[in-house]
Amino acid sequence: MPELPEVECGRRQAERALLGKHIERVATTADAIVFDGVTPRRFAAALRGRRVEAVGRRGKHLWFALDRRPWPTFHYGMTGSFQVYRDVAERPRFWKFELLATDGTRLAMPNARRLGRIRLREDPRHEPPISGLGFDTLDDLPGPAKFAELVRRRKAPIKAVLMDQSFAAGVGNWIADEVLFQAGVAPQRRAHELEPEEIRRIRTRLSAIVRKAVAVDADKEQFPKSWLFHRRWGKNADAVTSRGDRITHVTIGGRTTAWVPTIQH
DNA sequence: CTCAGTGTTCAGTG
DNA sequence: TCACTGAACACTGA
Repeated sequence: MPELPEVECGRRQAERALLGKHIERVATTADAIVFDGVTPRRFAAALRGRRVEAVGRRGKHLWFALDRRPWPTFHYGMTGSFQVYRDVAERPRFWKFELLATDGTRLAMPNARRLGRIRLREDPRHEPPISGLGFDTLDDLPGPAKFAELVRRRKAPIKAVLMDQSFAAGVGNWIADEVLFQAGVAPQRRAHELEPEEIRRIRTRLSAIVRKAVAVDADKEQFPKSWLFHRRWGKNADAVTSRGDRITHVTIGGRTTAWVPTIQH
């Protein structure tokens, strides 16, 4: 379930596991879809023997900064993650690669539904697809004036705009819905028609929700009880918020959208 | 057996 | 050309 908070936690997890260490061995599985533009063999060769100097993230993309280029980049898709362990018996199902660091730490990336991507890039930040992303929602959220200007340039439903990675990198389906719920703005409203005050609320909630989710290590159990998140799943007709308001499901921007008409206008 | 799905891309439309 | 929309992608789990 990777949106920005899960991906940022994956970044921290990878740094904790690998920072300053050398990669001794790389095991891979054959997957010409997830390994995109690179063979598993070339991927392994690029990582073997290298030292991990940092783990970077922008939006939902991750990369390892190594002591030699090219660098690997990772996107989880709908089902990816990093798993860290020491015993090879714990290698996860659907793994695409497994790194063994010199101290015995192992890191694997499983990807059951194969919508994730693994690539090699000389300079990830400045090459597609990462170069085409908008501002990072955690690290580079624009100030209120700039944010409002960016929103007013767009005519699509605000929900679709929030999920557009060339606008706000890292926002996915549930974060977009949560932001609009807490900001009191209906998801189908056109971005360029929003009031300045509504845009200001959207920006504030966007920042707060992403920060909170990262602060609790993307552990859903620890998300505040008042969040729509806990009650949005499954399209049962009698779903209500923690305050008893009816939750409605519609499709916007091609995604299932949960919203509360009595609160969002 | 059917279908939804926390993501991205690309063809088609206006 | 731009902005936007909807289908396709792959495959698990409910």
